[in-house]
Amino acid sequence: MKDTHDDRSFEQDVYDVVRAIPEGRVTSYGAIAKVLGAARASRRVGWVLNKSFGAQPPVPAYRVVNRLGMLTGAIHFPADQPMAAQLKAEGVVIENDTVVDFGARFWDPMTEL
DNA sequence: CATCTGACCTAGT
DNA sequence: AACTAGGCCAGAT
Repeated sequence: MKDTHDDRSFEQDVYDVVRAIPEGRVTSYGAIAKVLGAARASRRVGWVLNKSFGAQPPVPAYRVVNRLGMLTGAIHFPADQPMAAQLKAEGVVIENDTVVDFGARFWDPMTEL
């Protein structure tokens, strides 16, 4: 018996947190990793999100940016649904691949969830 | 099969 | 305060 408990849980957990992000708000990989209890596993979060495109229900991965508010993951988004465009559609101002007023737009899953 | 890379972050020097 | 190194874990070469 293969116990795939950890990977499975982590994956589902990331999806759950990302789906909990309100419209017009953004969060960071580190914040997600931290709320999951793996503050240094932020890389894994990115890997999971990369797989999240085919997930059901859809995961708003475009609301996740790095700690500096930069859209580092934009390059991995499909051309039909650019990261910046979706954020702008929710009222988030993007300039030079960076979220403007990131401090106010930041949504901390650990504090607010 | 060994090595490196990658949607990053924290901690130590 | 700036820089280096380490961590996390799976996929790709």
